[in-house]
Amino acid sequence: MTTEEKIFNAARIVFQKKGFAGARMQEIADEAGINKAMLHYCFKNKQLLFEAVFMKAFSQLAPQINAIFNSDESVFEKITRFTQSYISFVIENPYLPQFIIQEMNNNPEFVMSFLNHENRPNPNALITQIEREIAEGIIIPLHPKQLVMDIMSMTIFPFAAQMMVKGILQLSDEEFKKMMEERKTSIANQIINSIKR
Amino acid sequence: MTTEEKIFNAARIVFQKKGFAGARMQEIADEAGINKAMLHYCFKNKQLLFEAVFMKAFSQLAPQINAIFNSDESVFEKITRFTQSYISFVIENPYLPQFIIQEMNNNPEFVMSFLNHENRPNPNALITQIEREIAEGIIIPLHPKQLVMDIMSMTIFPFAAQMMVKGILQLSDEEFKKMMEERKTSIANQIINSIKR
DNA sequence: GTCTATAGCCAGATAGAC
DNA sequence: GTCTATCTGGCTATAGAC
Repeated sequence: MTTEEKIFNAARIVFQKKGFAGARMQEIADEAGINKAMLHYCFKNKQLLFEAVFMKAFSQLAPQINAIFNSDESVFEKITRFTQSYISFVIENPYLPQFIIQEMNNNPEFVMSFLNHENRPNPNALITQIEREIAEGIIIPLHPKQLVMDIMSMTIFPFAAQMMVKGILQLSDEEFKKMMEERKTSIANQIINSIKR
Repeated sequence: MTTEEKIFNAARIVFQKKGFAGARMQEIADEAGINKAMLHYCFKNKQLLFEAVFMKAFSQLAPQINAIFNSDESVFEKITRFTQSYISFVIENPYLPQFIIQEMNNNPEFVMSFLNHENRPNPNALITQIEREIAEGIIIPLHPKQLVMDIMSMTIFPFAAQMMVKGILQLSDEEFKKMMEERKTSIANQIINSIKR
């Protein structure tokens, strides 16, 4: 592993845990097992290091999501595949959703730059398809964006609010993970069940 | 309004927008229209000011939630009332969910102190009731905690991930608010529909 | 490329006048 | 109680040796 990779991975861990404002360059250096000066040598400054981490996070997630959104499957199949593959991915990267959400809320300017990114998650094809399947009588009448919001909510929220959820529902790490495994299939079933004609 | 109240309200605004690490005492002072030294005079230091804001946020939310969770209504009625009143409250305080979630994730020690707080949201009575209604054949068989997680997800997520949701679904502030108004009733209908026998 | 040492700045906190 | 001025520490960033 190159020094640059060691720094990048350390930065990913620290930024995802503490956020941009809470992260310390020293902590990243310690995590990487190298000197603080190297961070600046490799990535110029904190902001650029952060942007590299943030954009990488996005470019890991967005293509998978878009591949599902833009495939030629039915809406029901897309819902099933999205929840399944999103949860599988995020179980391996449990800090990712909270990280992305937090930084988008704290730095609204960032939202704009990400909106223009070609790799942004784009549900437009799915939304059009939902309208079509409603017209065809496959799905009951509803607002397509509400449905997309429901799918995202059920899938992403437990990870985004992980600490709060564990606290309120009194879940151990193992119990939480077991519930998420179960949700890989249960969410899609429930949503499909409530929208199919 | 007393000086202390002016500071507290300013702190609420700045902390909720920037988080603990991102907030600046100077910005809070400016927002309150008073001098930075007064913050320390009134609240000793940043940490204590933050804790006051955080605990106040919780003690606004938790009692309402618990009142619903512990009432003698049916599960369906509780779901209806919870979603309705939670969304109504949060529309007036749109930064609150993200604030609470972010700080609980960034400061896991905080989670513990909040868990012991008498005012913490406690869904135990609701969970027992769900088990009973399953046994009585009112609700289809499911894991009660999954149902509670579904309710929280559908209700809280759009606010917690507000910027991301607006970005991905391309929603203006007005469109977002309109969708949330609609969700006051649609979420409960959908959930009840998918779990009733 | 990798380190040590340090510059320079900024934010939290305090001293002290009024 | 409210202000101005200032201290102190910590953090980003750089200079410079090797």
